[in-house]
This record gives sequence, C-alpha cells and structure tokens, in this order.
Amino acid sequence: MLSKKTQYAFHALIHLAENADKGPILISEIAQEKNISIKFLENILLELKNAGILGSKKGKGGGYYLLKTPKEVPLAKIIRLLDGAIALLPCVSLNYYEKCENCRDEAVCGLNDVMGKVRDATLKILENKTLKDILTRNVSIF
Amino acid sequence: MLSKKTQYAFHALIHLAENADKGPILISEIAQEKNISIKFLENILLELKNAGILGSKKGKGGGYYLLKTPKEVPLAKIIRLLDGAIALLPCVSLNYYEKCENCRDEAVCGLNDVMGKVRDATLKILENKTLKDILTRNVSIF
DNA sequence: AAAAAGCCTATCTTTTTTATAGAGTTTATG
DNA sequence: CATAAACTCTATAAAAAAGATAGGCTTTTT
Repeated sequence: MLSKKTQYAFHALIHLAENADKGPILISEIAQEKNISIKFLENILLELKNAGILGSKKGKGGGYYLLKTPKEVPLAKIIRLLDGAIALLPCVSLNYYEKCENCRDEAVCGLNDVMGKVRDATLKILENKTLKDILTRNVSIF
Repeated sequence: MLSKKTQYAFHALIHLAENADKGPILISEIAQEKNISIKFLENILLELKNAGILGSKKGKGGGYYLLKTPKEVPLAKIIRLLDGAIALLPCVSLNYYEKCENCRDEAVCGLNDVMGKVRDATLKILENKTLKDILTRNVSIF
C-alpha cells in the first residue's frame, strides 16, 4: 500500500496541475480542497520542492507551482521520493537495494527471481505513466 | 515491501517443501535453519495451518508439513494471508477493498485507473507463480 | 505418568507513520 | 520601512503497525 504521504502528494500535484494557470497556489488552499492536515502537507510539498518537482514563492501572493509539465513527472518518481522502494524485496530494488539477511546467493534465489519480475512489471507502468495520465481521467474530482 | 512475516513464511515453506519426504518438521528446526525467532515463527506457521496450507502433528515425532503440493500454493495467497492487500491503493484491492477517503467517483479517478493496471500486472505474476517456482532456482540456499 | 511438541492468547518493545508545534526567513505592499 | 503574508526548517509527539516474547494449555507418544 502507498502511504498517506504519497497519496497526499498525488492529490496535491493533481490540484497544482489543474490550477497551473492561476499562479502560485497556497498550501492552505490545497489542504482544504483535499482534506489534508495543513502542517503535514507542508512537509510533503517541501520534499517535492527539494526534489525539483515544485517551485515556491514566499510572501503575499506566494505559494507552490509545478516546475515541470505533468507529462514530465513519472508516478514512480513520486512514490520513491515519499515512500522509498517500490520493489517487494530489498534485494530486487533498483534505487534502494539491500541484501536480504541470510541470503547466500541472489543468483540462485527463486524469490529474488520472481520478485524481480514483479518489479519489472510494476515499473513498466509506473515509470511510463505520469502526472498527466492521472489527470486526463480525473476532471477535478478530488 | 513484504513484511518480515511474509518473508519468513516463504522461507519456512521452502524448507518444508525441500524436506517433504522427511515427515513432520519441527518449528525449532526451521527457526534454526532460517535464523528466525522460534516464537515468531510459531505464529506464522499457525496462520499457514489455519489457512489450510500446512498440517501439523502434536507430541513426539510431531511437527509441520505441507498439505498441498508446492505447485498448488500461489505466492499471492501467502502474501495476502500474512500481509493483507497486494494492491497499492485500497480502492483497487480485490481482496481487501476499501473506498479511498474523499473519493467521489472511482470510475473517473486517474489514480484508480493506473493503480488497477499495476495490480493486474502484479497479480498476473503472483497468482501464477507458486511455491514450486521459488524452489527450482533455489537449491537449499536458505 | 511424563515428556515432547504444537496451540492459543496476551503482552511488550521497537519502528514507522502520521501529525503538530513553533520559531525563522523571505517578499509584497501601503 | 513596518507589517503581514507565506513558505522554511527542525524538532517533537501521538498513534499505529510490525516484530518479538511469554507462558499456560492441549494433544500425542512412549
């Protein structure tokens, strides 16, 4: 399951994309619109900013805005940023690899083999689907 | 990520499958072999038993054994039993469905759409790969 | 009867997730 | 230039989940 953090990030990004023409958007506006604790959302937007996905402006008239077009933001990137590994086992994670405890040889491990296939199938979708793809079907529903 | 519980379950099942000819296997033997806390493993094996995957025998000469052939145990079943939902969002889970909070209409939600595809791709593998598949490549490695 | 082994339920500890607090910094504007 | 608006940053707290342990109970073998 995706954490609340990642889910909130998606919802916030959708809101920002849908209102990209309106200049910087207030954290408080997004929080209210999507029913998210404003302080929690603050941290999430900050992470998205530090990752280069969002820009921000301080002071009156400030707020957050997308630095990239929705098509340039793969869903996998958001998930990795907020949740970490996408793979089901550390030993098949591309971005957060760790050896499984007790593992003697991944090359001969059947679990490693299968979970690697799951990772590939998952990433094929999440690396190619972008923020744009979750907008089209979504006509300001959230 | 799969929980330790699920990972331990896989390792235990592999051990039981590899020693299926030796009659009931002691919890303590599996625990030692796979470096798992014996008490924690006890709970896991009990769940597998209650799910009809393992059988057990009490008293001297007792232990656990597979009730099914490895080919009859899909990996998805084990994951669901110990970890719950496989899907990334509650609203696309087949076995643990829940409506997302704030969701007005799943039929128009782009996230629901994409995550449904991820679920399908994942299940296509995990429903079809079985205990047998993680044995073949694995020659008593754990 | 005694020992071996699984059964069952409860509790405890640790880690992770979710949420909050509050002082700091930047910027617009009257 | 003072003030208010808004994001920034770091720390902490609360809640939930995961991981682990404890101990008495039941069944079975010898």
